[in-house]
Amino acid sequence: MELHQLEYFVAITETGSFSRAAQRCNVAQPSLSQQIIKLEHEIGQPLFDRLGRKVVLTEVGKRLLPRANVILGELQEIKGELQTEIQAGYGNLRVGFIPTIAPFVLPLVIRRFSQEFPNATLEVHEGLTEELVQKIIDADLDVGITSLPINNKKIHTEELLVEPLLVASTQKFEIASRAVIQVKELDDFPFIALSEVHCLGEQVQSFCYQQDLELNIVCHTSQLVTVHNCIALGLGVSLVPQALAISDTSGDIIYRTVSDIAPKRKIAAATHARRNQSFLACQFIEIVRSEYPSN
Amino acid sequence: MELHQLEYFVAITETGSFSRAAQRCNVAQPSLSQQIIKLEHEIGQPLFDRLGRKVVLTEVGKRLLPRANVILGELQEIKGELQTEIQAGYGNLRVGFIPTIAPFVLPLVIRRFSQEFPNATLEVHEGLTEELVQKIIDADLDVGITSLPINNKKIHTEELLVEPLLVASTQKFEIASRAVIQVKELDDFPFIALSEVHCLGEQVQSFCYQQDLELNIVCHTSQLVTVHNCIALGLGVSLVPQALAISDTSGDIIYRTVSDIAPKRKIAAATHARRNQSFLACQFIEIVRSEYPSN
DNA sequence: CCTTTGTATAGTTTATAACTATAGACTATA
DNA sequence: TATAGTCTATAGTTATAAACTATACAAAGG
Repeated sequence: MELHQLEYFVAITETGSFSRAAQRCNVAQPSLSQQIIKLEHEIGQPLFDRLGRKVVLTEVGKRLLPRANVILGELQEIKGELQTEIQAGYGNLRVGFIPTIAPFVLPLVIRRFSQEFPNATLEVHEGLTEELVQKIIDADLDVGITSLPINNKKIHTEELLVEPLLVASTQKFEIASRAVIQVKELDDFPFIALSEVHCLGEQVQSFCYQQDLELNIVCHTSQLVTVHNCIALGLGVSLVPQALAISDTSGDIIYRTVSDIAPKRKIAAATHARRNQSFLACQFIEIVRSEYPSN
Repeated sequence: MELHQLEYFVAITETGSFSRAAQRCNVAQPSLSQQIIKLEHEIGQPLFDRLGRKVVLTEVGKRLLPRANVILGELQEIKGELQTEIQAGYGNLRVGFIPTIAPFVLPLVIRRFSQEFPNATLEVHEGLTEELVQKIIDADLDVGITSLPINNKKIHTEELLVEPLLVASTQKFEIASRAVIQVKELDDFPFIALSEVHCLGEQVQSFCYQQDLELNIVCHTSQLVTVHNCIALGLGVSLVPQALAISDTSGDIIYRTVSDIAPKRKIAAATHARRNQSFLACQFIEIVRSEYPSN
């Protein structure tokens, strides 16, 4: 049984004749006759009584007709719906953020995305870069918001923005009041370090290594919020993402840029290199780009 | 879009691979790939992300899958249902009886048919032979129960039985008490004639003509029940169908067979010569044959 | 690095659905 | 009752599309 056979069948019932049905279907009449015969053979019973002047449905034909209409109607719907649903933002999107981005960006993005795509469902994960990468490769995640670099051929990255890392300190340390801060000055103060399991921690570490800084690390912590709280208590200074600075409205901590060689991290959307990006995924990435806190 | 494309599509989702799906569908893998590509072109978007080790549905694919399953499932059902519904006696049957048969046969037949085919709907018409014939030709009626002959090439007739016509009389006329009744004796008594619009009236008339009888007709009536009532009142005698005699339980009227040359009528099922007889129609005809009142 | 697994592509063959032409059956009108 | 007109079915052919084989190319795993 094939769909064009059902189309022919319905056309005959609607036109009341093989010939007229053939015209409507843009085929020759014999083609149509043969397809109906095939259909009748497959069903095992005739569908029409050919009476010359008119054709009449048999009992089997009568019972097939509404069903054929349903099938064809559904198929017609499906084609349209698939397009419109996608454009109307139906669908599911699975996204992930790394822990040093999530707190400042995730809430803003979710809010905006839910407003713009109320028909979509959004699954949000938080995990370290390598965890997100593995999920993306396994197709368990559609988009990961993380920082560069990602050295994996299976991952496609789209850079969204460059985020400066700011010196964070309380007034207790004089670095907070200097007009200009140079890289070399950072090792003059106790430093609150983020664990290298985070790419941010790793990036700060390698930045300092490149600049020949030997930091005076007084604390290693595995959460950025702990770093923040330590700074606020005056235990030391650190390099933190600008997004954290922007979202910090307490006023206890002073954030300053490094003048000469600014530490920074590149924020990117990571997707599977070989999967097609869905409409929602593209839209989501643009929302992250525009909602990401920056001055 | 064609059904085998949807079958391939579903097979891929279930096996997780083009190759395995091809095996299941008993086609070569390239054939299947090409059909999926065609389907994707028609929909305008890819359905799968081919990741090498595994294939993953795209958002469009995810939304197509349940619909494809519905379509294929429905189609599978339809094939089965068409067969079983017919065999389970679903359907509609439009039947007709002529007025000189209907009163004695129709009730019995309807009762039996309804019992045997509770899933069927039965439309019953009553009309003169020519009316039934016309409806059958127009495919407005499936089966007509009437008497032969029917001279119409478009009508197929199946003889069911030969019904004797009996002499009906009250004791008032001595014909009722004779041991043997001969044709020639009929014109000795007043005769209640049925109108020739009925084939029965016509048949009696032509029977008498052939036997060189000149009936002493005292009454022409257009309903068989009127004939019956006239006889019961002793107004005359008549030739009536055996079915009437059997159903007459009053005992007022004596029914006798004609010994030498028995008048009779052939009861037949008339159907369209070129239409296929439905299962229900065949069953109905057999029920008429077996339920028709006879000694 | 090589083998294995998997999909896509190219080229060919087969199968099927299209076509043309015409037969055969019926309707309607002269 | 002829006869033209209107159907569907059949026969034979062509064209299309779906199948196949062989192979290229990419990725994963030992």
